[in-house]
Amino acid sequence: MLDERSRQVLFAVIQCYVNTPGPVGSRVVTKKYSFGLSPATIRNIMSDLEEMGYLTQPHTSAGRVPTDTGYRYYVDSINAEERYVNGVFAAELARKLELLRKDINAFLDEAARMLSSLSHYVGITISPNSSTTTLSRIELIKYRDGRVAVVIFTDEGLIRNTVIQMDTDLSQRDLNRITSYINYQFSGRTLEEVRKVVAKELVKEKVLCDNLISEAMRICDAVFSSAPGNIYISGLSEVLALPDFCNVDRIKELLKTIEDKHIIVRLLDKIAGAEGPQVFIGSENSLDEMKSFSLVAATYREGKRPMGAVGIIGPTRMDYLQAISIVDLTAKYISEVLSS
Amino acid sequence: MLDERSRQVLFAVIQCYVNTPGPVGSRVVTKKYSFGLSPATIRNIMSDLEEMGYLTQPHTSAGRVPTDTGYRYYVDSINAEERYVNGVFAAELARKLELLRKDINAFLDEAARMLSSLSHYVGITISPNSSTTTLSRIELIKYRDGRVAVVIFTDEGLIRNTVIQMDTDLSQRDLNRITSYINYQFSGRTLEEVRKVVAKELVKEKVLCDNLISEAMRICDAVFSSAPGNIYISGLSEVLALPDFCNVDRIKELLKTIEDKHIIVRLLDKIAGAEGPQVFIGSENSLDEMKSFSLVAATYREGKRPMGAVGIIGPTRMDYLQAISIVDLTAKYISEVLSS
DNA sequence: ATTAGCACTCTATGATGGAGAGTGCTAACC
DNA sequence: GGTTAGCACTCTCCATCATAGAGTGCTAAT
Repeated sequence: MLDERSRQVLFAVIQCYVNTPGPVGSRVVTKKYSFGLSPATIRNIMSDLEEMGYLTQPHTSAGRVPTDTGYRYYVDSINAEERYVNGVFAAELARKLELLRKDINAFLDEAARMLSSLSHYVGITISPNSSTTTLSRIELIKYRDGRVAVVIFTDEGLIRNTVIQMDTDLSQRDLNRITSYINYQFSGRTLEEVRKVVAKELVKEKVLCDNLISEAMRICDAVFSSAPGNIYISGLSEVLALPDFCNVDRIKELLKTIEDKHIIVRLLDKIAGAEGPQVFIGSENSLDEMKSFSLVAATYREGKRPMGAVGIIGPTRMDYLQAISIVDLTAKYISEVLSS
Repeated sequence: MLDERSRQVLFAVIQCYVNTPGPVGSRVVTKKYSFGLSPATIRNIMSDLEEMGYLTQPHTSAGRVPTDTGYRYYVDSINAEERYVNGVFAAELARKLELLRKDINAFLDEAARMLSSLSHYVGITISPNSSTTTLSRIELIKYRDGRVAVVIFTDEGLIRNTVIQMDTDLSQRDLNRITSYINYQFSGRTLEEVRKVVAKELVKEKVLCDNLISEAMRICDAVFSSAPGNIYISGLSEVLALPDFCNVDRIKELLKTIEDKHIIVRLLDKIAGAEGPQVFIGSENSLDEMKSFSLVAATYREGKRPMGAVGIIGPTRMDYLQAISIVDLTAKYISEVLSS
């Protein structure tokens, strides 16, 4: 439906626009790309592209700007083609992530920072959540004032600690027995499963005969009900350097969006399990807050199981090629580290 | 050195300016505050105040704006007087903090959020650091691939976990013995002390004869050398709503400052131990990045010992009275919760 | 010492008028 | 028939200019 020449012109306009913001004129296209055509011809083609919805004019007698649809066409095309990967990026990625094999939390924090510093957009990573992490072991440690510290180890290397307040004052010996019981019962199951089972048990046996099991269930209930799935965001000052954020309102818009971390989590949850990097361009985003931004994200896995996600948020005028490469690579590296 | 009337005029100008940005004229002062004086007289007084350095004119024939010195005078005065505390603030503070007695990390996170939502500036809290927290107990738990999970409990209710990579593969039994040893040696001492002692030991006995102690020292070295002292920042979108941040450069400036958390930590470390809320107005700040902002901060304590700090960052055009109240109250509440 | 009056200064605002960039159309060209 | 040169037209951007408005500083009167 789009002949080769029109495609080329569309891509040229997009590339021009991504490099330097501001409407792209026909003359510029002929100068930067040697189509062997005059500006007039390019104008005709661009006019056609506008009619088809790939380009738009901010006002009559201005150059053209890509629409979300235009970007989408572009992204779909480059998805099919071989992907451009800058060697320096890859090396830096590998180097930084290597340093952090031992601590997944610091790891994800650093990964977010890196995503943003490489892409110059906002970098985001979310840690594995309850439905994807499996319990390796739990430890209960008596603390003062009837409080108990609970440390959860997952098979993926995540450690989470919580302090809970007990009604009854348990001895460390009791706690040890409860620990054994919980580990025996739930080790190897996802946190989400544990939560569900516990909820069911609590309802079923309103008055639990065995006091120990009853306490165990209560502890699990308190600990596994919250699923905080950490999120790391970095690079705000990075995007502010972009000309796209020269007016204050857009900054506010972005800040509001990413300050409410739930929005981002919901966004990334949607792509959980999808194969390869996912791109959401402007209006394609289901969330209103994101309709003027683009999101490039990918899930990382341990083996086959999707664990969490990494992504980049930026203006729709984004270097998608680079963004996709960076996100894809990062996700793959994290998967590799997790699976090793 | 400043007669009562001049003082009143200065305060009037400051209050006008804080309420509505933009230079304050003599007419406005006479209208809003009934001094029983004509604009001309006020003008003379304001002229004097300018000469003394408390006010300044953006340009000839504009109204006056307070200088940092002016704010300083104002703040010092209200410090002496009885402090204005809004009852609603106090109640909300108490209510929110009450909910969080059990988990100090979530507590501080929430406190930062609250500081910002009450003050409409950026809220900041930092958790106790190595020099102020004392080790209650350490737990070592064997993990996969020769890694060991270290959980540190402090007397203040902080829990910190780290994973470290061991050269030699130790059994859980070995780890238990190391645990006992460390707890016996270091329980009750500040993390900073532990770090120092360990460093000394490691140098002194280059070849440690006792393998267990040697391992213990190595673990301690790895764990206590880093002092991450968490920092919680909240309310960026809050300050963007202020007219002070209508131009993009100021936003960038602020963002750069608070994105580099080390800056903030250094800033708050300086006030550690000071009695009551501390105010740093614009150029008074020792750090260049902060010279166009103001910081109001206070330390919170456990008993007598200073533990961490809470604060507010905003434009120099700040409602100092309110900011001081909020910060002071928050610090006091946290101290109370910690000490109970 | 205070105040009314007035000239002066500076900013903010809105109108005006090119300059520049780019389009769309038409007619000529290969 | 696709391509191109030429040209009129449109729209933005920018600088210039004039004016209104706010506020001061000074002087002379109270």
